[in-house]
Amino acid sequence: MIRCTECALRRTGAFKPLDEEDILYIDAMKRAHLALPAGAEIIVPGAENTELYTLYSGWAYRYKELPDGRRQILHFLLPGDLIGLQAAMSEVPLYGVIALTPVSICVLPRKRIWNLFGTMPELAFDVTWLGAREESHVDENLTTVGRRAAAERIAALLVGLYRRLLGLGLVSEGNSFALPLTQQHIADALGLSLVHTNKTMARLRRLGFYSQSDGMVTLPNPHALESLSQFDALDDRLRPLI
Amino acid sequence: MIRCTECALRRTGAFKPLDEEDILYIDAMKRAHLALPAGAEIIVPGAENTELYTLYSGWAYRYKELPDGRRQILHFLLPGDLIGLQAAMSEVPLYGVIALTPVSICVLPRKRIWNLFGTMPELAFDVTWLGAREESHVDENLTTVGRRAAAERIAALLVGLYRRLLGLGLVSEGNSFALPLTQQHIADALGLSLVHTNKTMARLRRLGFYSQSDGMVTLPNPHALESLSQFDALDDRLRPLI
DNA sequence: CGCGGCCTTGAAGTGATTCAACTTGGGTGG
DNA sequence: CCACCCAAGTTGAATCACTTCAAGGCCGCG
Repeated sequence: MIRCTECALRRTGAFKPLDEEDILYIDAMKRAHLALPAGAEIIVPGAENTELYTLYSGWAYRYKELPDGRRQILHFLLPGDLIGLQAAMSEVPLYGVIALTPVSICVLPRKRIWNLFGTMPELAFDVTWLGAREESHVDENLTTVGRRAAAERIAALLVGLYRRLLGLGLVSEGNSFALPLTQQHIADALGLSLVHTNKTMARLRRLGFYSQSDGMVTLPNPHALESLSQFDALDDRLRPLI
Repeated sequence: MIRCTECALRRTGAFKPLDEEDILYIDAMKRAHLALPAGAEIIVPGAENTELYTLYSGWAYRYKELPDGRRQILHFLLPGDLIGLQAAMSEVPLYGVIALTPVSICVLPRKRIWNLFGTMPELAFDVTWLGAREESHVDENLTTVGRRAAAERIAALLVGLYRRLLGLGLVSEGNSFALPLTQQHIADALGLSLVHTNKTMARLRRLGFYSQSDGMVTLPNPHALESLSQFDALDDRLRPLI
């Protein structure tokens, strides 16, 4: 099990530095470090006693499903994101979380979250902060789905992921990054049909907005995508990591 | 100014009972009690130093706007809801909040929120809980906009509001309640055009799913609307009130 | 009386969905 | 080792839900 004192994520510089004391507290709170394969269900809708997790590496997504099977992806999760805060607060999660790639996650038993509030107010504040930030992401996604046209939606998705990955050091030379999403995932996140997603993406590629090969996406001109999508970026100041 | 010890909202029975001590703490934290007219901007996008509020009476909505003017309503706010938690956590709000009716709100200076975390862990937990609950509402709205057809969206909106108002004691005999929304608000919340919203609502009325007169909406059969919309209700256990 | 906000309705246009078929590539089992 | 299979991507065609444009009605208010 990886100790929080040796957390590779912290060393990316994307996160707010913490006192040694705080890190040790988080380390004590951490119960396990799990590795799960792609497709694993990290949070199951309706399941009781869900734990809180921090995504350490890999991608995941949070989704809701209607009784008749229609699915909406609410949010993509990247390293450093909390998983299951809502579920840990209320009794039962109304959503699910599934790993998109092989992931590794830190397990923070929900009961200890309560202790955190009692003894480490600054860390408790950070948890709330992360929850608020996640809500901002959902806000932006709702705006995308509600008010942007198909091409703008895809542009907004690509730019949003690009910016988040940039902060994590996961974008390489020439603005390219690994994108482990199928077109079905993209369609489900953007409220589009699979076919229309495919055709719209093909058009954006033809127009040179992005290119794709071998699971990697390249954005030759992120600014062009950004203005196409009218994307509203979150401030990228340092954020806490629990 | 209304003292928290005499809070009429608490007496509705919709909220988690608190110790006298906690109520006095909140009362001390409260800086003012404002009355604002319909249309007032409670949170202005991009404004610095926004405070945290609790909506005491009336309706409001939270929204985002694209640079070109398209608007998405993210969430409707009803009495007891926190206003501006996200804004209070990060520096600058990425969204706005506007009063739909005349409202009265309790002002909780953001600096004192930090004290709350230091001295009143249980209340701090409640704040986080309320933030998580709000995110659940946005999740549901995203699912509505992304994956439901127009008639389903309207049904989901009506049922969602109905259930929330029911808990607050704001639904009267025969399942009717005041709905201070124009069709433009509904269109902006559901990601539809005004014209299509109008036609779809007319159809639902013709089919007897709801009726409207004098600013009041009546749901003769909430269950029918609920199954039309496949609405995913939040648990309606007691929630905290700060 | 006239104006503006809100609701309503018809008609035309289009962006997105649905249906259907075919390609490609990696993985598996005979 | 090849045949087959299945998941994922692609493409064309028909249809439909929703948007846009346009016009008119109702009502409260200055």
